[in-house]
Amino acid sequence: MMKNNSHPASKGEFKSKNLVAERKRRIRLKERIYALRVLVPKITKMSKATTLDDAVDYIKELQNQAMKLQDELLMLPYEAGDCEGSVASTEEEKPLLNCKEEVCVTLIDANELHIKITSKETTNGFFILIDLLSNLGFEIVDINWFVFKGVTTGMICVEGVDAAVKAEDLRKLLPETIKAIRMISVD
Amino acid sequence: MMKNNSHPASKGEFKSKNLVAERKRRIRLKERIYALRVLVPKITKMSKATTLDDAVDYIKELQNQAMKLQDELLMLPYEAGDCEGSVASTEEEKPLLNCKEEVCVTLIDANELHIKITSKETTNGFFILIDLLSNLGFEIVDINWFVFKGVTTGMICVEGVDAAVKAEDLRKLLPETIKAIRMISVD
DNA sequence: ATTAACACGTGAATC
DNA sequence: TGATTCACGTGTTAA
Repeated sequence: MMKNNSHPASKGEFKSKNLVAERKRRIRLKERIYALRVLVPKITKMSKATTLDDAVDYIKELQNQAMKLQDELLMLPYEAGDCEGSVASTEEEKPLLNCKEEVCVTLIDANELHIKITSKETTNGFFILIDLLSNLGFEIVDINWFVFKGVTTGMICVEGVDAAVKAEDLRKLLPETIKAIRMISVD
Repeated sequence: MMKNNSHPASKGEFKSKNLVAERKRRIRLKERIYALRVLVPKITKMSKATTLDDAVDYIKELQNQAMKLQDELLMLPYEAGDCEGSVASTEEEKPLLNCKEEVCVTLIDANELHIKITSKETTNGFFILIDLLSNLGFEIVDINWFVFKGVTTGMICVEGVDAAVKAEDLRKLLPETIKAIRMISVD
């Protein structure tokens, strides 16, 4: 290659002022094309247009692949995809369960109890509460519990004989915490 | 915009024969740039060079993402291997959770642990496991747990310093139960 | 007025 | 050879 080097002005005079700027621009564009060529694995032809074509196809392919992989991960029992904003811990000293926790106990029937929790504390109270439920002889049927932006939300469904009296025991054991013990009438 | 339309030859004569071909080529190139602009989500400026720049960055980003997702998926076949011929390490303290429970512990990062449980037992093991996690200094971030037709399914996400060594502690405390401890690479 | 970004026509090189 | 691809200098437009 020996392309034009001496054509427009054999002695160095040029009319345009943006000549060098345009040269820079061309170089910049060319280099971006090269960068794409390096990145894209399938290059069908060493030409600008086809390089861009390949880049377009490759991006589409990558997008599809990413979608597919993400779907596969979502099929798993659970996955790490949305664990991004990972819970900045907010480590303070934890009081016992008489803090700002709000616990609502609902007596479903003679053997079943629903416990709803909302709290600004994190998880220390969880262990205490679970320990209490264990000592009271309950069995865990259903738990949904998560901490988001420092706010804990939990629902626990437990089963055990004499749930009504055990609910009152809970009220005694968590006097500052239990906001309400409700009854739900069942036949 | 009214760019050059009548400049070189006021009456339609042109010197070059590849004039129209060059026009087509320019149009083709421009359209590829537009195609990239459509595909790339982050466009910092409406200019050719910067569009190519954004495309380059986006491809790199997609490649990284795809690699990461694929790595996560490749961790899966690893799961069943560890527990089978397992280390008949003679003198271990007897398992606390020696039932038919299957526990899979996944180390998300240095501070985060995911625990997956499927079991034919009901809830007795739950209290033991929660107690262990409490004693190990973990905090509960997320729990999803339910019992359906006698089969327990649970997912627990805990947080705590030195999750890696604590995961090994869990393996020692639940030797018959822990099926696998997986690693998920994160940066 | 200065600059950056384009589109244009053209000649040369490549296939 | 034709057809493609490229690089170049220039004029024009908008910020």
